[in-house]
Amino acid sequence: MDNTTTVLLVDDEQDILDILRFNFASGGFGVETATSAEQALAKDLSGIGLIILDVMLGGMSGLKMAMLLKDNPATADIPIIFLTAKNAREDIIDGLRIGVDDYVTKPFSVQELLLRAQAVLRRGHRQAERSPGQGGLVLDKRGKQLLVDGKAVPLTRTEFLILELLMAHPGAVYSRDQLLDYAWPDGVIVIGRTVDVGITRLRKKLAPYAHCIVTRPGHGYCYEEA
Amino acid sequence: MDNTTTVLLVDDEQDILDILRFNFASGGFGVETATSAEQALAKDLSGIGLIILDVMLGGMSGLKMAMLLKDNPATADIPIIFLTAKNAREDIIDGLRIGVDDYVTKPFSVQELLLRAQAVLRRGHRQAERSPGQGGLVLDKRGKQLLVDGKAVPLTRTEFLILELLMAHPGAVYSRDQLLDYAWPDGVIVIGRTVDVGITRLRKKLAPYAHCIVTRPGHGYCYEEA
DNA sequence: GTCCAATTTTACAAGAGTGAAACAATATTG
DNA sequence: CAATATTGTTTCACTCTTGTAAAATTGGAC
Repeated sequence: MDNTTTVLLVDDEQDILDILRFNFASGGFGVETATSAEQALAKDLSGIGLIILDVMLGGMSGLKMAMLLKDNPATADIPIIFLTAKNAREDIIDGLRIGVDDYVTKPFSVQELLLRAQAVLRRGHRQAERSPGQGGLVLDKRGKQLLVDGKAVPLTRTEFLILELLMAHPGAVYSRDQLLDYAWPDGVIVIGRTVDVGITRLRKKLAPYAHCIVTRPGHGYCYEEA
Repeated sequence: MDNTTTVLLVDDEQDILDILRFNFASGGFGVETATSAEQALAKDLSGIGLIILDVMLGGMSGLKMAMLLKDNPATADIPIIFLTAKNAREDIIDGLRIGVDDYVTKPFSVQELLLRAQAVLRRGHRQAERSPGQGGLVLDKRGKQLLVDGKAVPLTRTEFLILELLMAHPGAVYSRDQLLDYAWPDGVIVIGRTVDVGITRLRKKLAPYAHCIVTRPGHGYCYEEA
């Protein structure tokens, strides 16, 4: 991808670590590994460009580790991809909430993981380039409202949840199913088109920034900063 | 923010103190630190514009320290932000009760803490600016009453607690559950609609400022300054 | 250009959420 | 103990939100 990004692989299963090491190395990445969160945190992370992190670890959980990294300004910008069990929706949601960049469910295809990794890195570069531009959209989580160029626009519960997820990861595409999982209460069954309507209603409230919610036909929606 | 507000950081973990010192200094604050409540209280606090205070301290607790400060007229006006454990609801409630200005739960993002700090200071300035006008709504915590355009209106216990929480953070939305937690004794089980009635009764007493308690359908209630 | 699939928009009805009033139950006061 | 104040529940009218369906639009393939 670019001049040897170094990826840190954290998983407590040595087998998986070996497979990943081989594939990422073949993919042109520099590779470091750790078998626990503690071991990973003890490393010098300054040269790390991406972390692949198993959520289920002995000792400190991957979630906890991610939280620590995202709270520390020195490491907050290192993208993280979660490896989670297929049905661990809780972990995924918590992860996205604290700022994890993407996730892949086990069992996963290594090829898919590599693609995700490259996508996350591309995304990071785009963001870094336009970091100075302090955009006009701010989600006020405490007030459950949106600040559009400083003007407060109240959001309904559903609208707030959709936008919270989308804005948490600019550039990441979320499928309708993912949005349903996140923004709709458990057990509620609605048809997929319902999400579309929610998006439409949101766009109206985004006023001049409606285009920031981008439709990706066949995939879902994503938020792009102004 | 403005001509070097000095912030006093109180935490018994040197690591956290270092991180905070660095970030607040970068943010343009003057910084002083203390590793215990006793050490903090021994300082000359006259130049301090804001205190960031860990609740869990060896020796005197942060809660106790805050109580002392708020009881002393010389220091009662210094805003305080609590650092509490994620699930320490008790501490948060007690803190708000004695007049703490805001709180952030650990583990916290430093960025969020800085934003909260700036918000608290802004709030203080706004209040200071319009103090001569003596306008509108003032909650008299000592007298457990409300001053509506200077006229005293007695509040019942429940009414006082609801309003105290809402007014502590203008613009923040509190769910019915949060209000129940704060304003109703532990163990008491009441239905959610009870809160609504409490709000209705409060609005009546707010007289011409009823609209300051804003309903956010699906979320809860929040206080907006006049 | 036409066709097709996907998406957007609009309108409407059902349902959930809310405000006010009245009443019952409980606590407080004299 | 009686009188009063406070608080919790219920009810009804009303508003806001939300899911669905149908029509309009878009974008791309051929």
